[in-house]
Amino acid sequence: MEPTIRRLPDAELAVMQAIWACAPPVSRADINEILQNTHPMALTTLLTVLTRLSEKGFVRIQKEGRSARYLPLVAREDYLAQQSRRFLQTVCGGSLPAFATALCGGGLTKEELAQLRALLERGAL
Amino acid sequence: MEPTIRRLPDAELAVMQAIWACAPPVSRADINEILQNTHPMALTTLLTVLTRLSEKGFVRIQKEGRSARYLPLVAREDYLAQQSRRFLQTVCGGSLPAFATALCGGGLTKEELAQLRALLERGAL
DNA sequence: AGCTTTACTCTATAGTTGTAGAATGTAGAA
DNA sequence: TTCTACATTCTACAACTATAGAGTAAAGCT
Repeated sequence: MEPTIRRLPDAELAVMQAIWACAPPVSRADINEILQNTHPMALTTLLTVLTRLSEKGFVRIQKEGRSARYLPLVAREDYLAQQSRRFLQTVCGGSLPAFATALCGGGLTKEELAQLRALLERGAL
Repeated sequence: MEPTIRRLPDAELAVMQAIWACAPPVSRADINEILQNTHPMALTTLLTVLTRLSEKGFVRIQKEGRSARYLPLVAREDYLAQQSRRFLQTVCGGSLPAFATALCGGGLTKEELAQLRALLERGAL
């Protein structure tokens, strides 16, 4: 049983998303660029968040002279799987029908629903 | 466009779940009973959380002499729908495939997946 | 060598969250 | 009416989160 992956606060999650979106190891500049579109923050703020992510074991900071590279220690898929489970448990109270209702009843558009159904069909094979 | 429903912190969500699980208006005793199984807390803590939920517009506190009754102002379905959307956006980065992969690849068991597919089929009709 | 730029670390602060003891108010018992 | 339970509000505080300015170290230019 793998240790539970803790839920990240919004700012840290945004940074992780940026890291996951690149091929590792990622430079601070790359991260910052992506964040412009999702969660802009001052450079020092970004560095602070990266330090916290490192303390939490989510990224490894690889010093390279002047600058540094960052590489994810937690895989995106693993985090997503954990958080999906968590969402089902805590938000939907563990009820799949509630989860489905949430998705159908406003959570997703008709198109998205159809797409999701197709993806699930395929994935379940 | 309805105003976005903010994501509740864990303790507050646990209390809301308890409230949603009962027929309104709910007594503090009812809430506390349910919480025993999910998120036990001292009575004063519960009251504090209820006050915060009231301030956030999630519940209305109905004074009734000595005690009080609590009624949800946000429907469970609405909250779930909002948070599903939010989950897709922030955690899955808006990617349905990522969402589906998360569900298939560890988020849910095979049985749960089959059940979810069935529910989605039905709901989408 | 001194200056400038760049990249990171330290320090700081305000707001949020989890938790609960102290204080207060009130209804019913004696 | 005084006491006793019980319900709620006040106050408190530590941990966590979001944010970023001030300081520091090193690379490279002149």
